[in-house]
Amino acid sequence: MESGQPPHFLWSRADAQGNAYSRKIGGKEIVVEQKAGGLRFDKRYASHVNALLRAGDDLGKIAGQINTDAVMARALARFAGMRLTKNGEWETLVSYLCSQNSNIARIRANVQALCRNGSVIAPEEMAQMPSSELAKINLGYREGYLRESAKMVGSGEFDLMGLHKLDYGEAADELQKLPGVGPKVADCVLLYGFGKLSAFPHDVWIGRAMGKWYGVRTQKQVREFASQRWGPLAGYAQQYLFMLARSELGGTKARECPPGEEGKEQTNRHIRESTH
DNA sequence: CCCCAGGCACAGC
DNA sequence: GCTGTGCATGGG
Repeated sequence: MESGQPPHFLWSRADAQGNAYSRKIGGKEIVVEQKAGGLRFDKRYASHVNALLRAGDDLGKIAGQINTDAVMARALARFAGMRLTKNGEWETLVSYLCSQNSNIARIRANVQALCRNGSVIAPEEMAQMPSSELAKINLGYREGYLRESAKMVGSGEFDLMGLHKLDYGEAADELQKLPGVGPKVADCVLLYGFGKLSAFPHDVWIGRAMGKWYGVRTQKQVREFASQRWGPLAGYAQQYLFMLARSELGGTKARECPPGEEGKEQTNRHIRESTH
């Protein structure tokens, strides 16, 4: 929930420890709480929560498949249990249009300001927002990207949902036709909004991590390396590396696996036995 | 006051 | 195709 994925921008802490998070969905507040035996949340939202947390992913199996070296082993142990999330296509696009050359705290503030009643403003409406209203959000030069992209998506000129039927490479090329969308934003949108797990978003932290730990520098080298090493699960590898890099290579504190649970077998138990 | 941030568009090679 | 630079603004 605080790993730089869309929930980091769209959900809020509902307790002091960070064991519970909330968001309004369809006008109603939903709270998801991590308890000793699993997650607790209103059963009526089971399908929503299961989709968000990709409950169908076998985390133990995935961890085994991407555990190719000592660095990944360390990341997998330290952030044991961290899942990729599946978010709305439009809200994910908006989130990462806001993200370029920014920081997580500010991205969150921007995205929250683009929400009404817990949901990101629809593209048709965002396209028509008076510039005076949009300007209040202080998006900087990203404001134009957002408005123009909203126009293209809202009018149907750009078929956002149609990207689902393209493979990763085709979808990435297509997404980059939107203003403000380059390789990195496209990868984030495809990974977190479309569930295309072969995407490997390359930001400054991943750049540092890949250079220091794997000796690969250029974006092209990084893409090839990631694709070759982690293939269809590159997105999972990237998420763990991103957290490890922020934890070990920078000042930002990343939330880790609770003490005593490092290296514990990763399972889906916490999600499967969760609803009440 | 400084440097940096989940990059991109564009100009110039 | 590759490389350098400006960008609006706030976080730390």
